[in-house]
Amino acid sequence: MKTSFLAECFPVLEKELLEDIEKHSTVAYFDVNEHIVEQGKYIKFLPIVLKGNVKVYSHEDAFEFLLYYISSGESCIYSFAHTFNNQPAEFSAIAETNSELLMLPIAKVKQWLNTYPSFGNLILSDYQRHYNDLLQTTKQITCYNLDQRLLDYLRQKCKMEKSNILSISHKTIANDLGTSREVISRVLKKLRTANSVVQIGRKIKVL
Amino acid sequence: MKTSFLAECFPVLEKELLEDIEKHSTVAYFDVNEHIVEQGKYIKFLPIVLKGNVKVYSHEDAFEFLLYYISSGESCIYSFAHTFNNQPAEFSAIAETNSELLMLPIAKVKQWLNTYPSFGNLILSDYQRHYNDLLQTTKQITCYNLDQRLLDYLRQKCKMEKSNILSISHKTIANDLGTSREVISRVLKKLRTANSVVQIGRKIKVL
DNA sequence: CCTGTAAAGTGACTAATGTTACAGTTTTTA
DNA sequence: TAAAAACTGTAACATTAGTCACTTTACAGG
Repeated sequence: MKTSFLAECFPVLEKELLEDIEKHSTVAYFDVNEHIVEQGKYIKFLPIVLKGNVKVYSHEDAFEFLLYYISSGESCIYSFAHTFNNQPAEFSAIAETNSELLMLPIAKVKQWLNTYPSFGNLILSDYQRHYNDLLQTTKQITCYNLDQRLLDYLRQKCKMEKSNILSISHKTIANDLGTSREVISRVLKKLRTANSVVQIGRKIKVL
Repeated sequence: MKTSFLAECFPVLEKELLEDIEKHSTVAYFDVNEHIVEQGKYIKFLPIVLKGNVKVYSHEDAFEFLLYYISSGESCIYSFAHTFNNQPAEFSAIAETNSELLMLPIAKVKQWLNTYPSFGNLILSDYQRHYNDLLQTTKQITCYNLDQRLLDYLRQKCKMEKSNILSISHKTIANDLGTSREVISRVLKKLRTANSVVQIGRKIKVL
């Protein structure tokens, strides 16, 4: 079952490799808000998102901000800077929804990288994706003000949740965007008067 | 000569690969401020910085901001998102000093990735480095105000130039930090009164 | 050693965001 | 179901950064 999902997700990988992956890795389940990676700790596995959505964020002092999301549909392999250098993680990752991850042991990953070029290519192309996601996030932060960023954030959420009605607290949004709850409250009001969103009870409907 | 430099820079690569690299790639020289990569254009080579410093930056609309530097001493391979997907570059790179770069043709790079695991590992570890540089930059932008960011920027420059006296225009700094000249002028004054820098004529001495 | 030009300095104003303080509202749970 | 806890709204103010208009300064080339 794992193999068939993997084969579907990564058609480029050889059958032999897929079997080896299945043999040596484990599936882990994470509940909503459960940590998959904690900034400052050491990573022993290379996680692959099989099901669910994973939020990747970082913090510096008390500041916290969203880097990007990883969904099973789009990108299956999780970014893993420092995995190989044996340095602590520079970011955290938590399950945004209940998630299912395949955990590849680092030692094996190193071995596969040296045996299967297809595996290396996969990892590399995935790194590119995350690099680019991060770049886009950085552009957002530097080039746009909160109004725009909040709207983009909400739209991204909608896409992920496949719904234009979001149940999310202002506090959570504030954390993700690196600002304070009051500010989100204020900016949401602005978006409301601009007819970009409406609030239904405590939910936000994105138009 | 190229091979010996490469061998020195990348001790992990096999002799055979080094020779192949030398055979199929060319050395290019870039003058100060000359473009190596232009955002929006297509990349046909994977550049490796042999000598000099390269500045990587990005822009969105009229906004421009520094991502990170690549120096020959630290990181030899240049980041190359989208090199393989045949998509336009998401950023620009210009020579910060007169630079010497080794240009590997993409077709060959793909081939090497599939033949030499050591090459793949090298590229991958380099990607990690750039990913991390970008992450640090993002942290700077979100978590610190201009005073701190400017000071860090100047200190980084000092390290690169191996001197604590910098000849750099306020306009250039402003571009790198994504702000305006007047603001840099104002913040520099603040740093001056805080005894973090002194100005000598039109140069900046970092204390 | 002038002098034109580019760079730097500055004051005044505006815009955006952060902060504080508190009131009102929903949701949870004991 | 009442009290507690968590969430939301908002006003007032502080801080930071962006913009405009203008002056002053440095310095390279004649």
